[in-house]
Amino acid sequence: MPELPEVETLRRGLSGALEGRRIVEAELLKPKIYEGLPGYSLADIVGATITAARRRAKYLILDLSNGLSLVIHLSLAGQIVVICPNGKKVAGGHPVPSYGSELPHRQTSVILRFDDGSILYLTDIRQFAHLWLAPTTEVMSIVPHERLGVEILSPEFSEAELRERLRQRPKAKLKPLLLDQSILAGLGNIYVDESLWEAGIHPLRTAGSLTDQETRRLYHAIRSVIDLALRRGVAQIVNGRAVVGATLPRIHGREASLCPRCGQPIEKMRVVGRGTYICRSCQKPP
DNA sequence: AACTACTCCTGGAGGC
DNA sequence: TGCCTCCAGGAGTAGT
Repeated sequence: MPELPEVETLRRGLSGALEGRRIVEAELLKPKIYEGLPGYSLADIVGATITAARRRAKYLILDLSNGLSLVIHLSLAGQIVVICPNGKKVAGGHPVPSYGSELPHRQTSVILRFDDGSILYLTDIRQFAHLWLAPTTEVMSIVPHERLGVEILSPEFSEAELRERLRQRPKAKLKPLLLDQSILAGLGNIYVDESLWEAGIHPLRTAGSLTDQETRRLYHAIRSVIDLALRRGVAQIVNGRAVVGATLPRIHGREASLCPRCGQPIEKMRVVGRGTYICRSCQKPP
């Protein structure tokens, strides 16, 4: 499930591989994914050059030289693979190559071809991903900017900021609160579990029940988990299970494994319909 | 405000 | 082997 570190890692890869490249062909194999504004079609991007790869929360934004931007949300299982002419591959989103090595896959939604021979495949086995095309100046109306909370990779995400946001929703349980993109932008199911485990806080605790010290621990846990994901490779989950041997996640998807900190068994529970993994010894219930 | 339920969708796992 | 059911989940919306 692509979360912020996965999207950011992909963005960096696309930035290196595609900036300055001109689109020579755009193929829409699954029209359902496309939600372009009225008056625009994917054909409008042909001939334009990619000038920048940006990101807001889990939205990936490709700016084009003709004043338009492609906005992509990979949702649950979206994957982007770029095959360069020298054989180099830039891939991200849903773990690669879990769709097999054959591209296009039958769930490939979009294929973009570039002037240097590079080919971009956007594939999504769940068909939940979204693609928009809009003038660059209107991108923030597509990305629900006003409804997105603070970027967890930005300087604005401070301990004081987290404390203030928790203070505004004192009765909310931490797991759904941290999943709420209008509070913090970028965390998803995996990294919420990882952060709460790192901080030693149970997902059903309410925001208002945290002590100052726990809030500080949670803040540093979120930062360190995201930093680790960006430095050491993103979390690898396939079909809800942690990939054997992966550095991350350390607790999510590892039911019946042992807590890396205390050695007690990791337990699975359901919180707001989401598979949630905890160590009952490190994360005391409310 | 806070929560639940439902929707979109496909593929993999497990039961028999 | 093969058919069936269940489950995974980001985000939006509707209802309580």
